[in-house]
Amino acid sequence: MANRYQPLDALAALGDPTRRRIFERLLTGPLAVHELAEGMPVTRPAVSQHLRVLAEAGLVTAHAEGTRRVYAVSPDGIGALRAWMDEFWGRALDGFRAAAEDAAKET
Amino acid sequence: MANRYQPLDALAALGDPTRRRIFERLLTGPLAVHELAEGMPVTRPAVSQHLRVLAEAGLVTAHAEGTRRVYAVSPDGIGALRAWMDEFWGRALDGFRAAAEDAAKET
DNA sequence: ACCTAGAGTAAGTCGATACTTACCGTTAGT
DNA sequence: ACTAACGGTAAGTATCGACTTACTCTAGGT
Repeated sequence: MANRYQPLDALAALGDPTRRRIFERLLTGPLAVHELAEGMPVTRPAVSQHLRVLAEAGLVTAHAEGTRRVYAVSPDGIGALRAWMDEFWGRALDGFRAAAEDAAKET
Repeated sequence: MANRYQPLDALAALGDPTRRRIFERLLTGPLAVHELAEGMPVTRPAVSQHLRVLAEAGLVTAHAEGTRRVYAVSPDGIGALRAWMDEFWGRALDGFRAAAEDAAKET
């Protein structure tokens, strides 16, 4: 039951602003938990909990480094999310086209 | 204060599974509210409320048609979301590269 | 050995939000 | 005009989830 994440989880995970902020900070490079918590408006345990969600969504990975746990972005999660998105985008255009034709019919 | 939506709103909006399901059904073409509510596990007012959120996020548009309100997907929302995503994707790759170099340094 | 730092987990709280039912306005058909 | 269909809104509830403090565990330094 390790990497059982879908793009949906990533979507929900990035829906939260705090989580998005954490993730964005990780985009600049790997960081330990207490480093991440530094500039945040929330406490370190809160950050830990968010990181857990992000990890379950496949958006970040962690590895131990002494007593520190260093988190880094994982391309897997957003990769899947982006792929899903592209397909979505295509279907959205189709849907929009259908809507346009539907509207044209009304004239 | 009409179209003041950012990709962030769209992310949060699509985070909810019910809302995602509504949106996905709209991808097949425009639908009236009661038609949307048909196959849903929730009541029509709930669908209405979700549609409001989706509209505020710029993901759908509505137009009156008699007493019915027909909703359709709007490319604006996901367009912006997709653009944001692509930029994110690029930065994620950079971040991942930074993480990899960081890991290489540890050897 | 001991203490400190780093971080995950438990338990509890509080606000947001996804739902419900009830109601009201509007449009169309007869 | 009357009625029915459609759908948004109000008000209330209840669940979820973001956050806190307190704790426990592990790894390193001295």
